[in-house]
Amino acid sequence: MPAEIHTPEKILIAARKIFIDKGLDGARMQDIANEAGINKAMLHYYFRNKEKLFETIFDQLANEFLPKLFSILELEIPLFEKIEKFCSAYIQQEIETPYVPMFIVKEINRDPDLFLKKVLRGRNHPLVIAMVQIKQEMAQGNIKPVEPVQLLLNIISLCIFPFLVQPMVQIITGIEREQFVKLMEQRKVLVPQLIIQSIKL
Amino acid sequence: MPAEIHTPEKILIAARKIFIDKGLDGARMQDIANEAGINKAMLHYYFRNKEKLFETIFDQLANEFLPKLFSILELEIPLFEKIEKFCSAYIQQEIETPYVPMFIVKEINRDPDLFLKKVLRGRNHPLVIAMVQIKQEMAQGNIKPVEPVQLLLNIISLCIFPFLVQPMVQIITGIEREQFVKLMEQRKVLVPQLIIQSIKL
DNA sequence: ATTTGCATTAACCAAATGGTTAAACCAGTT
DNA sequence: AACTGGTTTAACCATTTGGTTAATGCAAAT
Repeated sequence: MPAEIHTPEKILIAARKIFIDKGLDGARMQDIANEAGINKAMLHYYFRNKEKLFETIFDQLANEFLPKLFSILELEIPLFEKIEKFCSAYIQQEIETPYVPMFIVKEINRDPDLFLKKVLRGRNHPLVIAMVQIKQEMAQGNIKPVEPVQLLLNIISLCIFPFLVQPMVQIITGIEREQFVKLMEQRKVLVPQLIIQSIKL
Repeated sequence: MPAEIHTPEKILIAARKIFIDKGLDGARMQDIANEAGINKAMLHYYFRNKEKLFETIFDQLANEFLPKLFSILELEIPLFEKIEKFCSAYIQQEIETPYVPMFIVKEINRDPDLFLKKVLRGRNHPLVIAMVQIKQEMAQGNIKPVEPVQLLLNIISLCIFPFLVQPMVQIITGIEREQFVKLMEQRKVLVPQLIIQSIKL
């Protein structure tokens, strides 16, 4: 009667953890089965093979992580406000699922074209839309002249990178996860400030 | 008589390529042997086993990449000048060996403690030294009050991250490696500007 | 020419690993 | 009670993979 967790769901949960932890190559089907507390054959029964299972996890992660952010980029709001919203949402998202950025960056490097195809599904890339908006604002003289690519690279770098080196940051500064999160919360404000200051007239 | 490439060197060159390309788990000893054009047994003859070979490559990469940057952090020069030198050298380094940052970030996440031990070899971490300098400049009222960790995170994020997503950047913007390098050259100036502007009074 | 000792190779081995299968389990149906 | 269908398991299989070994090559020393 209570929300029982059925086998396919158990598998997904376990697979997500193991794949994120060890990557596609490092993950063992047996590890996933153990983590899920089921027989290894079940993995193949429900997901055919390792590749398919990985693909399923990838789709899941990409689709729970990226759409919210993309939708912000597509909003029709002033640039500065958009930057604030985007950074804040991005960082919040990473706080909630801190392992996803590393997973995504690894995937980008494993097969960039495939990654884009999976993530975009034919749509125009939201980043391209953002670049257009930046150019417009520049043409209207609302912001300093900058290379749009550079601006976007700056924003995204400042949002993502700290999470990619989180373990290192914690060791060097001697802080715990909890305090690391506080640092990142601060960045929700710091990063937009830094960026906006660099382009406002 | 000419600079012949002997077997151990051939192995190192091949192993570096394969490990960087596929990671520790994805790399096959046979791949490395093929790439080097030698018998697989040679790998074990000279480097004992996969782990040791990987470790050797790791040490090589870390030691040709990091020392220069660390030495800049330890220079006794004004903060702004240090930031300029550091970013410029960092980005230049990455232009020359674009695969290394990804390799290092992966390693950081594989085993953060081991990574630090290997890289620091007992010394004080240069980043800690930099943090002290930032605090001093702040106390002397030379720069705006900022969290030193945040400042360092900003600098490093802006220098490294674009290289981690290079394939993606190239696809989205439709540029070639050559033009990507030009973008990064620009950043040698852009990044210090952005950072310094954010802390100068 | 023979010996010596490192370098190299082909063949081999054991363990790990992704994947399969045949049988058992178990709820609901007839 | 027997049947039916999806589910689960233990045992098994073929291949891959890291690693070993015994034999061979080969250059320098004797």
